[in-house]
Amino acid sequence: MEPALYLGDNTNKFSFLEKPSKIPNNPSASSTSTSDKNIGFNMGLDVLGFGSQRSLSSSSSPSVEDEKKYKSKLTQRANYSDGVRVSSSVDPSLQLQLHLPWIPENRAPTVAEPSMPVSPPDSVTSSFRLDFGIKSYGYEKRNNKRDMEDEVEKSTSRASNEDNDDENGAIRKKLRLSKDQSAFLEDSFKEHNTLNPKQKIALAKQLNLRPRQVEVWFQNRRARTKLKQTEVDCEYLKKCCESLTDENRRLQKEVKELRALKTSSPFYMQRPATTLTMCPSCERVATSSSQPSTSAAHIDLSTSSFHSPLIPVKPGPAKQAS
DNA sequence: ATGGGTACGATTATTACGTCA
DNA sequence: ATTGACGTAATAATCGTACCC
Repeated sequence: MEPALYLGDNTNKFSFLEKPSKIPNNPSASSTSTSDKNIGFNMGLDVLGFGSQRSLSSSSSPSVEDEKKYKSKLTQRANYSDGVRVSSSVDPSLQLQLHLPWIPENRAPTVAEPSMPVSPPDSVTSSFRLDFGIKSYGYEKRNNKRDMEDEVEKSTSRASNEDNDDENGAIRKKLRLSKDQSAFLEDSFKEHNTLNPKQKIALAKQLNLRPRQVEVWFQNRRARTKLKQTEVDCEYLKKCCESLTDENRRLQKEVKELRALKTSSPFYMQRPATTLTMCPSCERVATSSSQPSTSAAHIDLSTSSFHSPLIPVKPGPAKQAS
């Protein structure tokens, strides 16, 4: 698909895009395209997930070797985390000019993970006594390997728990983490949003939970973060789209005016068919035709030249064939 | 090739809370 | 003011799958 376009004013048109952000770039891509047929606006976007922080931040970790191993694993996996980024077909200069959020330095505001609500309101009612309700989380199916493993591991955390005799057959109720537990997990999550096995076990011991529960909590926490970030990204792209739409309208109007000028001016009448082009960097409209003398000449006769490949601007309403 | 470990997405089930009659 | 039904949001947990070692 040919990138149809326009584009605009690099003078703070997208002031909202200037918020600092820290979403890491993500190389993998799936393609989603947003277009507005009414106005001939066509924006190619690749929507990926928010690109997990996969913060490899060091932690008060076990052995250096373990940590290394784990980090390498995370790095290897990092290629399929999500994020939003521009399609590779989009000219880099455009990306730069537009302050597109998926460019690392121009990224949309990242969900402030650490500042997210520390504990769910629900947790108010729970307390550490629930730690010992471990036997009861309301899911009957639990015969997978992980739970088997946990059965072994949790014996430690249950050591102090007297009411686990009736475990078999008892319907498990869903655990609600206490405020303190949630807060602790949140703190931990701020430091590193993934856990290596030793960290997991240590955390579980500290909180008197099973390692599996800690693991699940982290998984869910990452999912929540991602969801939040996706919402933020969506909102951001919506604004971006609106802004580009406005810009496109403005440019279409400009093109219309120029065409009117062209038809009314004898000077233009004598020229061969001309294609209007726009410099994506300086955003000036230029005419280009088979005659070298007129190509790459800015309408305003300024001396600057185009900085990057020109993107043709179709006269009239853009009917972009994809 | 295979198994173990982990992450993720999608989904389910439970809990807490708000609203309303 | 109280209460029970109902809807909803949050979230703990499960399942299936993909990936790496």
